[in-house]
Amino acid sequence: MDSSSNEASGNRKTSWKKNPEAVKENILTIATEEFAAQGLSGANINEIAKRTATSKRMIYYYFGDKEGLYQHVLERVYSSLRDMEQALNVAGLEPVAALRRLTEATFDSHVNNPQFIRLVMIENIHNAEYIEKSEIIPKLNKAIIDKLTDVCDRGKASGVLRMDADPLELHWMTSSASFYNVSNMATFSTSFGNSLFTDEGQKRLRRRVVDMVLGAVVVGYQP
Amino acid sequence: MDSSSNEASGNRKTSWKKNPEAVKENILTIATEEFAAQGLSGANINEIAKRTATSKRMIYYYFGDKEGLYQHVLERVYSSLRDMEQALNVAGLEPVAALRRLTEATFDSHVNNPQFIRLVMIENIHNAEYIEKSEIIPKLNKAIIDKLTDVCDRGKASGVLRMDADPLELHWMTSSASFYNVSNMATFSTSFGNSLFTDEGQKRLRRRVVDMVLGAVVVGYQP
Amino acid sequence: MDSSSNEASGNRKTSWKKNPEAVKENILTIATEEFAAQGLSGANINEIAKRTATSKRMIYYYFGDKEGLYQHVLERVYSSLRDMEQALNVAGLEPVAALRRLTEATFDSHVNNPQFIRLVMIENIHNAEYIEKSEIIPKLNKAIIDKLTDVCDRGKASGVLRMDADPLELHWMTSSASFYNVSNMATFSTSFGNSLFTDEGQKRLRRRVVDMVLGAVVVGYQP
Amino acid sequence: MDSSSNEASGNRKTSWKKNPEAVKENILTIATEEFAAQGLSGANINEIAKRTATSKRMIYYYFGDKEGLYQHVLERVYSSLRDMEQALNVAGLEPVAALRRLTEATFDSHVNNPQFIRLVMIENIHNAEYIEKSEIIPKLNKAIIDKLTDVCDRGKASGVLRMDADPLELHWMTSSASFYNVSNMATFSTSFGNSLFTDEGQKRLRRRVVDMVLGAVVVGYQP
DNA sequence: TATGAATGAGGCTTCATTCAT
DNA sequence: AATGAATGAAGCCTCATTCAT
Repeated sequence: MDSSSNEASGNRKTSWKKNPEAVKENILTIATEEFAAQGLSGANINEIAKRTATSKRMIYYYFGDKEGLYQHVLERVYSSLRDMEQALNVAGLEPVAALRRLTEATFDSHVNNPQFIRLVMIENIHNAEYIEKSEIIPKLNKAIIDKLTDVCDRGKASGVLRMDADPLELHWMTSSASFYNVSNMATFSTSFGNSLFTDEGQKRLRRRVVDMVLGAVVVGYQP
Repeated sequence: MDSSSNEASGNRKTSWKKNPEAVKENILTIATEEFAAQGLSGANINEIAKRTATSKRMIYYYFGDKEGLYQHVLERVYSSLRDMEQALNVAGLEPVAALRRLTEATFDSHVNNPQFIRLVMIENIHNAEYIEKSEIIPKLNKAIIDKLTDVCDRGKASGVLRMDADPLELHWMTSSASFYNVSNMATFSTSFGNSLFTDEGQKRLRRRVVDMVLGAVVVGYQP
Repeated sequence: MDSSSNEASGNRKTSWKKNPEAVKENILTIATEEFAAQGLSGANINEIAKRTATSKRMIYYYFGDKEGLYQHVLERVYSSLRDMEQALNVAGLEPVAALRRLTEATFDSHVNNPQFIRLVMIENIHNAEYIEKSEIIPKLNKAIIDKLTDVCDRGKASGVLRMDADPLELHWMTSSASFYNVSNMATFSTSFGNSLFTDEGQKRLRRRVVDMVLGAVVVGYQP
Repeated sequence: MDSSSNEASGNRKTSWKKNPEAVKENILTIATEEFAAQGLSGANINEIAKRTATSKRMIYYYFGDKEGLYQHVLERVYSSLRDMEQALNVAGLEPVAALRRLTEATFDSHVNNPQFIRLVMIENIHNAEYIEKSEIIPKLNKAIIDKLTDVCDRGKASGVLRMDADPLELHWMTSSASFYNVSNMATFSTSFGNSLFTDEGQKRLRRRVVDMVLGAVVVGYQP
């Protein structure tokens, strides 16, 4: 009718309507992209709606408001990453191998989930206000600590790990390197070149991270 | 930090008129706080202006637009941190002591400059678009690498550092831990408690970071 | 002209809600007046909105921005004038009578559509930038040339028109006089008095224009 | 000092200061370009000042305000065109040759002064408000009418011109074609192609205009 | 005669959200 | 369960103009 106007569009994409879960998923997928790309204030409900297979009204219908949508996005992305961590089976490995495997898996999963990283950065900009409000996110974090506790206990018992090895600190060490690797890639490579972010550079960095972590807790560790 | 005003920065619309440098400094001080707190899209020019000793109009007069102001804020905060790094004198120290000192200084300076951290996070959300545009930021980054190069060269020559020690990787290792410690404090402590962020916890973490970094490059390092 | 409102267009914020076409028409009617009166930069969106039966927000909803609104205004006014031209039936007239009729009709329609004239002037100030962007305006201009081509062909065939009579030049001759008569009335009458713009003066001018045009292409024309 | 800001510039171009007339001329030259290009509301005092060899303050010093500057621009451009007309000497020519010469000269002078044309268009958009205020413009317009009156008188006396030939109408006929040729070139060529505005097309049009004008008043005129 | 700094009003536009159906 | 139309508040920015020196 009036092709040049911006807001008054009209035609919906496909018609897989009448499937609430699919509609919600579709909204969340788009919203995840937009919030990860632009942040909470930077993302635009109109833009999200436009890219969606449904309408703006449905966003409000299902998620209440922009903040509600953001919170759902956050919870969904946290869940899926924690699921991934939970799938990691290290109970059968001896402590040092287990630690190595957990560290490498963390490094890799961060590299493979830049949207998660960006959303966590954004959430930190907001002082974790929204995950504090969440009722499901706190429940997700025990698994990884439990795993590390088991590894530490076994390692200390067998004498391969130093007695001051601490599960939480280990998680922090692993996470800091893995997170920063993705979160600060843009500014780091702008400042210092991208040599650490080539395939080769990333391989070296990954090895370094493992060495750092193991070196910090394994008795007599030699790279 | 707030060196340009001889009175507390809180007093409204008084004194210092007809002093362009002071006006600009005042604007930049407030804008730094707002951008660090709210991000680029989240910050509000009206709010910044209101907290300023001058008017909204002057922000545009001196900085052109919101993005221009943000870029100046970024440049100012990068400069002041790099100045701090440059002031660190480690040329006289033996390599391992020098590395320890650099690592501790980096850890501390990040803890003491949360605004810088937040602005760098925000800049990464924007894919480093604004520091890429900057003409002064790229010039600021050589100093720290030069220092680490000198330390590495001396350490390898004397045999205390491993031959694969690399200045850029060292900077990355130091930065990743120090940055993450501040940038992700909110989400990390929400997820895992704040035990690492008490005074005591920070002391332990600081020691761990030094051990990690030195362990990675010092021959036969024992914590 | 103002066919869409069933009540006088002056009444504020009443009736016709939930009637998009009427809302758009109402906006376009007011906007046409304002742009014709003040030009593109001189017109004021607030002012337009205020005179409208709807709100400023709806202008942006339907037309995107000020330039979008201006372009729609331009297209609407071009369309309505070309419609008028198309309604003129001269196919049955012998060539000289047809030419006379077309010239008189052009002269009259320009006199009766000062808004169109002003908008075309404004568009020329903008170097026709907006009609170049338009997808519908270029399509509107064939009709008048087709008519003149038919008249010329028949006139040359019967020997009443000179062999160098050219449809495009004829259109230009007719238009130049008719357009200038309205477009430059203000400066011309300020400079030389308004004797040509009284009813009597306009009658004389209209006759002169017909004589000029016919004199230029009719063989042995005598006024 | 602060290279990225828009308004806070600083360096003036050349230093031929202390010459009021030159400064005024310089301002008027630039202002003429800007007003002709953008119109009264579209032109920007900041922009004019920036392109000037002097400062914004001087514009206000010499011309009072934006409207004052516009009025001076208008007067200057009218004067210079009327000077040109006055320089045309046709007193010695026989009436038909004189008319031909005046028509051709008008056509040419319009083609060569597009800025004048644009300013007159703009002034008509403003309903000639500013030339009405002017005290010098009305005085400039007698010359051309006087010349045409002389030609008409002589022509009627010798019988070569029709008794209804009228100086004012002749001026109008000449002007309308000459003015429109320049003023509406943009929209006309967008609508109908630029064939009339090539060198060849303009030559044909110029001849046509002469034929139209002479045909309207010369007894038994044959092109 | 000249200038950089300063100003307030108001311009255009966008946003998240709600209404009526 | 779904939609196009509508909204008010507020956002960013620009303008012509004046001040202080």
